[in-house]
Amino acid sequence: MATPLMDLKLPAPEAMFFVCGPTASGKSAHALEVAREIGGEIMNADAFQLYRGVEILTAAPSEGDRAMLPHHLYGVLEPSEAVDAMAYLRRVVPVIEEILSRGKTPVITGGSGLYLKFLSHGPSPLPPGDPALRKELDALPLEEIVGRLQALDPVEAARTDLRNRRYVSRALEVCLMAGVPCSTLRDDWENASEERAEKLRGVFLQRDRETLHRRIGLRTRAIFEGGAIEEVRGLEGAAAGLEKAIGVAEIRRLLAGEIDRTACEELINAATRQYAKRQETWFKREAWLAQRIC
RNA sequence: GGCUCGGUAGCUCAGUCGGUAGAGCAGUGGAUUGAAAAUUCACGUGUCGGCGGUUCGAUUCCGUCCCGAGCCA
Repeated sequence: MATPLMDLKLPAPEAMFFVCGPTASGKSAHALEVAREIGGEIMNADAFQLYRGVEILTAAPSEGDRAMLPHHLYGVLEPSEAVDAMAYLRRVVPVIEEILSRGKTPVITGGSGLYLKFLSHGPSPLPPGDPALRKELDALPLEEIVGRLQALDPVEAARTDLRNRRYVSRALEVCLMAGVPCSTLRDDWENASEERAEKLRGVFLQRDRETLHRRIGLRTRAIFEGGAIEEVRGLEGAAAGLEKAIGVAEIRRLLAGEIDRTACEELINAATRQYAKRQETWFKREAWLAQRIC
């Protein structure tokens, strides 16, 4: 496995168990069941449940659940801290090693596809994002960054969605920071991650749309009853990433008196439904996950 | 009871000087390796409220009825 990561050695793929699925599919409950059966401990793989202070908004595991078995990496980041998939990986790997050293199995639970994939397949050897460079690139017109990417790395440009500014910008960023074409770095990784994927184990929880939508509605109701409004009120100075959590913008509008509670809930429901659909699309491609229809 | 607006896609509405209609949102499907709860692409047939009338042809004009909002009694 050629993962040029210096200090970071990935856990063996067969040593972990993954419980994936869209939001509100019942991952936490299922993960607990699995963990109890196989002697496991719960490991968070949700980008937003990583944060402290938004446990209710993000529907993080309850105190009751957490009392049953050890839960790891929930509420460990300050709202002001930024994360990305690699930062998550650096954080999660030592904890997984520690769990394994005690003879337990980490049950990786969460819906953040990209984060999960860094852990399951390993990270590509690309340079990290540079906020200053991103700011600079964000100020340029799309055609310009497309042109620059096409000039520096035509191979990558050809397989990038050139209408998606985020991806164009990232590919260009990699070229500029690495000093070599992004495409060559990416190809190395794709080959390396193939073998690893064959040994992965996990399930994908699937529910029919109607049920999932109903559960999302219940979940939204529950976060309000649990105190999500207070959490959002206390979110001053949060990292830009955390600001993007579903519910933050909507509840801010509620607090500003722009919309009423019913409208706010419906906006959050819609955003959550759309997110769940994107997750389903993502996990469908992860062929190694055994599909489990609830 | 009288008058005035409205009734068009699941929702909010545009439009057709008469040739059976299109936006936003919702929804569905896709993409995805350091922003990912992010970002992004594709997909639009519905008795144009009902019934009559005029017309070659009505969602559009006329009549009438039903429903909603407002104003006057």
